[in-house]
Amino acid sequence: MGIHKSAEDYLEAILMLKERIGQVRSIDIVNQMGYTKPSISVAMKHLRESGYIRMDTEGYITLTEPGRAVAERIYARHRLLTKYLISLGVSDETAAADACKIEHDLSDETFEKLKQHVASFLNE
Amino acid sequence: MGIHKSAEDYLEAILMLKERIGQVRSIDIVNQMGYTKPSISVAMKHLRESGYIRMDTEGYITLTEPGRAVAERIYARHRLLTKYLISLGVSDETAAADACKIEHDLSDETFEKLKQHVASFLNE
DNA sequence: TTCCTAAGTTAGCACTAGCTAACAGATAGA
DNA sequence: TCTATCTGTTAGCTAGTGCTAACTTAGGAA
Repeated sequence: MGIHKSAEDYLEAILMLKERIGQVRSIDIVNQMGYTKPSISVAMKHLRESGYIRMDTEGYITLTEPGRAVAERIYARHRLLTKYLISLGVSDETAAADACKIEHDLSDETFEKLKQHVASFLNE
Repeated sequence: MGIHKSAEDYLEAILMLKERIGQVRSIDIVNQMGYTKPSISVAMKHLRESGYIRMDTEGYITLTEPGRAVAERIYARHRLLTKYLISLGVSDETAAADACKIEHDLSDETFEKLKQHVASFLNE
């Protein structure tokens, strides 16, 4: 069926937290994303059952290979879009918020073209 | 609660059909969007009850003032995004498909900045 | 008239994605 | 030890958005 938007968001958040604080538990995702504990708990269960993450006995989360691939893909889009929108004069907060939503919908083709454009555009 | 993405899509489709074929009925939206008749029928009922459209006794649909405002807003985003992506070298089909998804998530701020950028970018 | 088709509707289902309520287990402090 | 807090879970609810099945109604053709 393909991966859901929400799953992409959770995996991206895990990756971002990993980079920022090293170890990631469900409660960190709760604080990061603003959803409730039960919502995150259930979402992590689904990600576990789908093979995107693993959890050790203490609740620490690691991305599996497929999970990391999804997370990196979305995170790359997020960073590119945010940087690009800011370069257009959009405020930091709006740029990040819009990037969060758009990142799921960008096709590979559009992402590549946009990357090329940003590279030449920012180097003028 | 604000207007839903699906409602934005339906209103946009009605506006596009209006421009293309003049008069619009539910069945035209079915053919345009690829959803089933019952889905469109229920959606039109909601749009009616929310005051976004009117339907005469023969089933012909007109946008109300609020409905037209929503439709124009989304359609403007759609056209700008499509044009812009194509100018980046994205294929027509992918550009249109991506625009369809992204158009709902663009903030007013980003839309304005993108509009300015496209204007100067395409006039170089 | 009878029958077929087109257009529209209602009822009920499934899936995504969040929520609250309630509870279990571990840890730390009085 | 007793209690409070922190983390995590399960159960059940709600809303959005699409679907199929089954029906009505109007028009046109045989």
